[in-house]
This record gives sequence, C-alpha cells and structure tokens, in this order.
Amino acid sequence: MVPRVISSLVSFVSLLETFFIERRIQMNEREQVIKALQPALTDLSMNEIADKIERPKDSNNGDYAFPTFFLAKTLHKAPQIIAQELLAKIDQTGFEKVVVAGPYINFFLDKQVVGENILKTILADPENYGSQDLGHLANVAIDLSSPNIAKPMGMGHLRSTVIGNAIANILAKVGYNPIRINHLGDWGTQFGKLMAAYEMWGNEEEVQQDPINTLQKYYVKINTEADTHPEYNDLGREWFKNLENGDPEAYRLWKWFRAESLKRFMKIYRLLDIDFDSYNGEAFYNDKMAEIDQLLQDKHLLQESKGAQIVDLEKYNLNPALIKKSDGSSLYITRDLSAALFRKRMYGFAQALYVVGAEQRNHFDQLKAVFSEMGFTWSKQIHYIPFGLMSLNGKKMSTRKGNIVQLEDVLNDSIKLARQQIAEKNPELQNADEVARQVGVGAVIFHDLKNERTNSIDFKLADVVKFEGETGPYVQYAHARAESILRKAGTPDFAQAESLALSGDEAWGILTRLGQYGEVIERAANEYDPSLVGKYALALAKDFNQYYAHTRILVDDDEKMARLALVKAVSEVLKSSLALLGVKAPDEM
RNA sequence: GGGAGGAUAGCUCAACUGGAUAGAGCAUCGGUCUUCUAAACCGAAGGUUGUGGGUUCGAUUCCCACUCUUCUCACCA
Repeated sequence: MVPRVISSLVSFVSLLETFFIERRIQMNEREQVIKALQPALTDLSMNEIADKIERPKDSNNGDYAFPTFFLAKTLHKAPQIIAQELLAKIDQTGFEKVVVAGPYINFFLDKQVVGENILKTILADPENYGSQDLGHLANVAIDLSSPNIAKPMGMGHLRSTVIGNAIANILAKVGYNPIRINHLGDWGTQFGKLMAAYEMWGNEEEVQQDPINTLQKYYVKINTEADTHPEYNDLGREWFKNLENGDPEAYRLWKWFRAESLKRFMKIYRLLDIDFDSYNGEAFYNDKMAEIDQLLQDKHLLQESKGAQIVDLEKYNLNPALIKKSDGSSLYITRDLSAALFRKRMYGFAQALYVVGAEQRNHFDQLKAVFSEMGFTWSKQIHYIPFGLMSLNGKKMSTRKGNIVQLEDVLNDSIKLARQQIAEKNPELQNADEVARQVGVGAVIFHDLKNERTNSIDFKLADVVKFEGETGPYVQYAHARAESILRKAGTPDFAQAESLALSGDEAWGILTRLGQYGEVIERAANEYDPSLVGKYALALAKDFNQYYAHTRILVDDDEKMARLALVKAVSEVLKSSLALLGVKAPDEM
C-alpha cells in the first residue's frame, strides 16, 4: 500500500513538472506560429504578425493561418506569389506541415505532441484548468437578481439572477473576488401603493394563507383601479412618504411583507443553488441618502425644478436626474447613488457591475453621470450590464398587469419533465429525484445563458424545457456518457501511462477545443458574456458526441489510455464550463 | 420628435470582432440501437445577411441614408 502511494505521488509530481513546462508550450502555440513567420517578415514586429494570424473556420485549412493580402500593396505583388515566397523562408520545424493555399499560409500543428500536452495539462490539475490571474483578487461588486418584495419572482428576474451568477463565477475563475449583492426592491412608491391597497381591501388571514399571490392580487387591483381613481396614486405616494418618515403601521406592514417574500425567494435560490453575500436592498439605504443629498448640495449640483430637486445632465445629453420628489421623498436613483457610495467604501471594489434589464439603460447612464459630476473618478468602474427583455406572447411582462410567468412554476415543470424522461430512459437510476432536479434546473438556466445577453426573449415554455439539441441536458448528457465510460474502465491512472498521444485525426477537433478553454473564459470575463462559455460547452459536447458515435473507446490497444485520458479531459472541462454557468453535471442521468 | 438597441434559413440563434464555400439547433423528409447511455449520431432540403449607396484586394461585420421593430425620454423601479 505504502509504496504504491509513494510511486503515484512521485508520478504526480513529475506530471506537475511537465505541467509547468508544457503548459508554456501549450499556451504558446500561437507564438510558435509567430516565431516561424518572423524570419520571413523581418519588417514586422511580433505584435503586427500576431494581429494578422487567424484560426481557419475549416479544419482542412490547418490550425492557424496567415493571410498575405495586406502585403500586396507594399510589395507590389500578388498575394499568392507573396505566400509562396514567404513559405520558403519559414522555419517549419515543430509543425506537421506548413502549406500555401492561394493567398494564405496554413499551419498544421503536430497533433500528437500538442494533443498530448493538452491532455497532460488538463489531467495534472483539472480543477484549475482554464483558471487565470487577471484580477489579482480584486473585489467586484455585482448587483444581481434584485427581485421586488411582495411580488412573485418572474422569468425576468431569472435573467438577472443567472447571468449575474455566471459572470461572478467567470470572474472568480480569472482571479477576481466577486461579491454577489441582492439589491432587493423593498422600497419605493410601489410599496406605498401596496400598503394603500392592503388598508383598503386587505385581509390578514388571506395574506397568511398565500402571502405573495395575495399581495400581488392587491397590487394589481390598485393599479387597475388607479386608471379610474387617480387619487389612488396619490394615496400610494402618501403611504410611501409615511414609510420613509417611520410611521409605525407602515413599518409593520413593510417588515411583514418583506419577511414573507424573502422566505419564498430563498426557496428558489436554493433550487438554483445561488448564494448572495448581501441582501441589502433599497430600504437599507433609507438612512444613508441624506449624505448624498448633502454632497450634491455642497457641490452645488442640485437645482429646483417644479418643486423637485434635480441634477442637470444636459452636457451628457441626458435628461435631468430627479433626486428628490416635490414631497421630499426619495427616488430610485437617490437610493442607487447611496448604494454605490456605500459599496465603494465597504468593498473598495475595482469594478461595480449592475446586471439589470436593458430598459434601465437611461437610469444607469444618469447614475454614472451624476457621480462624474460629483467628481468621483471611480464612476468609471461602474459597468452596467444590460440584458434583453423577456416578453410573453410578444408583450412585455408586467407585474402590475399580472402578465407574468412565475419562475417557480417553470422550474417545477422542468424538473417534472426531467423526472419523466429518467423514468423512460434510465429507470434504474439511483438518485433519480436529485438528478431530475439538476437536469430540469440546468435546462432552464442554460436556455437563458446560451444566447447573447442582450437578445430579447419571448417566453415559450416548450423552448425552455427542451432537452434535445442545443440545451443544457445535451451537455450534461455528453458529460454523463463520458463518466459512464470512465467507470467501466475502472478509473484509470493516467499518471502511469507512458504516452497519451493519439494518432489519427478523429480526436483532433476535441483536443484543439479543449486547448481553447482558457481563451474562451478570458473573453467571457472581459465581455461579461456567459453565452461564450455556453456556446463553448455545446461545441465541446458536440465534438465529443461525434467522437463517441464513431470511435470505440474501450478496446484494448496501445492507445486505450490516451483515449480514456481524452474522455476524462472532456468530462472535466464540460463539468467545469457548466459549473461556470451555475449548472450541475450529474455523473449519470 | 430626441436618445439607445435590434433586423441573417419557416422558427430560435451563431459567425473567432474585416477574411477562404455565411454555420448550428428546432421543425420537415430519410437512415442508424444483440456492441462504451438513441437526452445521441449520419444524411437531405432550406439564404439576394431588411433596402439603397459608400470605404476596401475582400463587408453579415465599418460609414451614410431609408424602412420596419423593441426600449426609453422627471415626481415608478
């Protein structure tokens, strides 16, 4: 027993060594191409060459390509000729081949060497494959989810929640310290309206039975009736003013509604498996807004207009920011200003992100403009991350009009469907309920993340709970198949293998894809775009499913270990990319 | 009317940020389970990239105009 442990330790250490040496080579395949080109292009700097190198869409054109069009003008020759002439001066050692294809020079990497390096790199430390240190552990405050109290959480809030969470995961992967802040919508005139409605028509017992839906009902009622009774709007404002002034009855109602709502939200967050570092909502800033008011006054930024206090933003080409209503009560932006200031002091963030729907663009433009008027240079660290609206039957979802789809219902439908599929396809599965939850929830999350953030989505249940094609379950399934093979192989010890090189071309697509993981994550982090990771996971799952369908893995030959290493690497990277999106990867399904 | 997004296959979306024959998934039609999980794989069909100009060796991508569409434009959030 002991010698075995020692020997595997030793081989692990040697694997680690090769990891550090070979990681460098692997990271620098592009650089290898640049170096090969340099002797042929002495007039150009490394960066200039690097800018021109591209990756061909079609693998028949190699792994990297160098187009020569841009040289035609200065050299007064046809690009095709230039390519031919350059080829003669290129150092081809280390490549499988370098060929000219019209105006392009195509580089083919040494598949066995590069492929083996990639596999070794991943297997040496699967958890950290793709990790980077771009952030040096700087804090990033992320405002996400932020549902409104006393309203059911709709599909719209799902977007903020899962996009924000995925961005937080991705930023953590590249070395930042994300701080997830759930800026609950627990303040504002809407609350006043709810209280007014409760006072008029409310029934304590009815609320106790089903808090959210009942409160929602009152809220819809007062909004509907306000069309014919405009005085209800004034009543709402009055109740909100009472709340801000500390009226005991208003405060009692507020506290009660908030507690009931939070209970319900937590259920959903547990299902999604998302935690927050702070639940400080708008109400939290009630006693902190005076400072903003004072600062604005000190800097002579406040102006009176129609009895209200505003900051003029004409030079930003924005409409004025309304800081204080004519009755003296606060507004959304007032609370957001003090929230941002609080976060800057509390966390010393390097960036502050706001994952909020695209319809609020104007609000965040104003927010940043007011801060820059105040002379806070860190307003540049505030990044608004809008996402497209979710509509229902082509119409905007509106809590006021009751035209919403409840997230909880969708999640439950999806889980139920997953459970049915398991009963059909894999009735022997042990922890079927748990897996159904992972698959059902995974489908919903993935559906929301696979496309570009800013696309607007018209909600269709059938699309969300689809498990075939480009979906979360498709990726989970590829992962489960890979794990199944590894179980059958008896969890092989790759450290013992002499070679993980694969001859033949079948696996090359997978290997290059695996090698791109780090770049994809980096780009996703820079662009705050989880869909890049989602698309990557789909592509890798597809590569693997194709390989799986055409290649027998568990046959005893010289390359069995190498194939298994490939399967293991795919499994790890699929699991890792799903994890970044907040989706689980069950080993069986 | 001002501002900001968007328009690519019947539908939902991609396209490495200006490169090689614009690609996937659904849906449709056809094929593949006594072999590692068919939630899979293979094939067929599907396009004047909203319209018109411009820049460029080269445009879905950049610029201009227009059409359509979504959001937004002070006492909601």
